[in-house]
Amino acid sequence: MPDSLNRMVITPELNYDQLTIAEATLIQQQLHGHLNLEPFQKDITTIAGADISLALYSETVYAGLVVLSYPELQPIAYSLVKSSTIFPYVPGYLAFREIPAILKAYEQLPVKPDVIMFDGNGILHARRMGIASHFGVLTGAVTMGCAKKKLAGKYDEPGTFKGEYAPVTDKGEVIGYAVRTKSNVKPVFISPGHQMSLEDSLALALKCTRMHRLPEPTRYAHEYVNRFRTGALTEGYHQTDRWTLF
DNA sequence: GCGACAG
DNA sequence: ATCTTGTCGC
Repeated sequence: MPDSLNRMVITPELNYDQLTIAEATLIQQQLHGHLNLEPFQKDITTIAGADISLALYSETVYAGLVVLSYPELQPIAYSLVKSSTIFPYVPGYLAFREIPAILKAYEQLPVKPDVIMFDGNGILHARRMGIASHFGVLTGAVTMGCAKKKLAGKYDEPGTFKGEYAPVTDKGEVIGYAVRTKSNVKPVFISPGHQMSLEDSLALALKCTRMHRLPEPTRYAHEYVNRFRTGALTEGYHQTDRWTLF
């Protein structure tokens, strides 16, 4: 691998815009060598949701993380950053389009969350390096993915009741789960990103699910970045009225 | 060659 | 992802 690309693997390089898909693939393969899917053992006090929002046909991206108390799942703080990207959306390479902006929002957090849930996949990916895994290896954070649609693998439809799930397999290995987070509603796809096991991601996703299809972390993240884009929220780091109680 | 294809 | 109104079902 060229030295320039190797630097990009180990350094939070904020500009993936000039990469070719072939180079991006090399970076994913390199990052994969640093993946850790060992069980997560420490206690969880906070969990954040990460997401971005964009206007159609615009290179401007509104990224953000919303930190929730755990297990209460109440928003206690959030970080919003306006950035830009020209890297196109290519299935399998979402990380290169969204991570630079999310990384800025993450660095803006004075206290990092125990876990980060992404709107996208962890190892439920052709090269086991979805956006959650990519961000995890890059920063060392504990991450997991929650996607609304299947990206890779095969699975049998899980039961129709909330809490039921089915493994998603690819090339003989389980890479995630199709989870029914709400009865009679399409399942979401859960997978570990980094520093946690498949079982950890499944258990956490269910513990973060209330009455909606999307687990609270990603649901709030999606809502906040959207309100940011439409002007209802401002850029920067903020704490909610529940911060002190927490 | 054909089908699949996170956001 | 985003653009959009009504409408069907639990």
